[in-house]
Amino acid sequence: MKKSPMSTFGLSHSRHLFALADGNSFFCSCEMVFRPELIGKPVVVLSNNDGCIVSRSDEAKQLGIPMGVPLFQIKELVAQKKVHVFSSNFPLYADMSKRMMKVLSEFASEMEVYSVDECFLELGDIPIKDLNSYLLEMKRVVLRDTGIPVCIGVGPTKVLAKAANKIAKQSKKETQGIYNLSDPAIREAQLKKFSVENIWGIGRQNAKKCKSFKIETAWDFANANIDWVQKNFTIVGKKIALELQGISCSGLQTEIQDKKQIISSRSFGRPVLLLEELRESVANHITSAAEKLRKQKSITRHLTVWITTNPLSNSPTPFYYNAASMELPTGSAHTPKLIHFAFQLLSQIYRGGYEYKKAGVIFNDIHSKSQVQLNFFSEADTQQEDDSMKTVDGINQDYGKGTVKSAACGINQFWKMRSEQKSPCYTTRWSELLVVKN
DNA sequence: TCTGGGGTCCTAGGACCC
DNA sequence: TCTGGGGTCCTAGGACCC
Repeated sequence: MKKSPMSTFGLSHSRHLFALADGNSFFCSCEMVFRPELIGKPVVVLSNNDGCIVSRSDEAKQLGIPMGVPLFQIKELVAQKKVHVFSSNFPLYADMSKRMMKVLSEFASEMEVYSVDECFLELGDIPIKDLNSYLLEMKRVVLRDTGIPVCIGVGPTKVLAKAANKIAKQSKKETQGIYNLSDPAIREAQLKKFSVENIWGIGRQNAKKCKSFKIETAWDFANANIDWVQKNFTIVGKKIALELQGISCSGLQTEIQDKKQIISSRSFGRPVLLLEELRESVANHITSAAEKLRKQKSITRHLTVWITTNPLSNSPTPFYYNAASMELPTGSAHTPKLIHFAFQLLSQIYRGGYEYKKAGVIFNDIHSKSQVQLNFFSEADTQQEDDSMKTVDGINQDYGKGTVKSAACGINQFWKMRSEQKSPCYTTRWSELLVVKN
């Protein structure tokens, strides 16, 4: 049997110690695993529709490319500095994420997958004297087994582990990509240098508010009067302040929670004017949202459809946004039924003569199917709907997404988003596997 | 020409009930 | 008819996260 990393280092008594591990420039790193010649070069990954920069390699950061900037604004820099640009390839990133999480999970008794590129780990059972070498070993094995470089921050609370991770990442050379804020003296020194806007959970608005009260650093925030903090920053702010003091207010969430809301929306690759095209797009959004709904064995009782033209103020066309919602007569996860209602909502808000930029659907009031009281008369129908959806989901799983779908989804999909520099799905499509040449 | 998409949690305020 | 307080539930909006 394979010896797990945990048994190598042995187990000890229980105390809480959180680690936050995350992939460096995750999307870029995923691309570079399959294009190793790009390591050390400026690389960026774009958002859907090739709009904004959503991931940057260190070299791209050093060129001063900010996070979230629209590509067209830095086109010259990209050309001049030979920045390598990728469209986003989410199937690839999701698969690489799964691999990274699998490796990391073997280093901890418990894990919370927090986002596609980061997870919290419980390291309370690792002997303190071994911790540093343990973390370095984690990094080494993740890199060896997945090709993804990670940084790891450690602390007695999740907020401190997050902060430690940030410190590790900001000075990878000095820290070797790992940092520990468990020691109170080190913590005080670091938090006094840690700007309040970098605290996990303090966003732009609250950072501004802090500064208006002369709270500049994480240390200031941690030591402000706790009742005053609650009054001004709600219970959320109070928990953050306590966690900065080393008092843990939230543990690991190890179970994957069912979604309470499911959204599907996307910008169009070109302006869309016709109701027909909006209907196609809405049908596609319903299809993918309903797939997610069925995957967690839930139904929705509340449906929203919205459409918008370009909201940016420099857009040459007039602005129009509208949304319509309805409570469904019975909870449902049946794609054709949901499409039917979505079309009703869409016709309520559609106005001709606008250049639409984006459409989306939202499911709210989501419940587990097993909890739902079936309407006595519709029980037979519901069973039939269930069966037909099961067949569709099964085929799409075996033969690829979109093999079977409603005719309302359209064939041509001219409105589809741009994705001009997409890398192949190296790990999730047989046809796009890398071929090794001898 | 060109500016992402998908979530969570908290609070305030209104409606309604006793 | 008017007065009062308190509780719950729902929704919209804001703030945050990645």
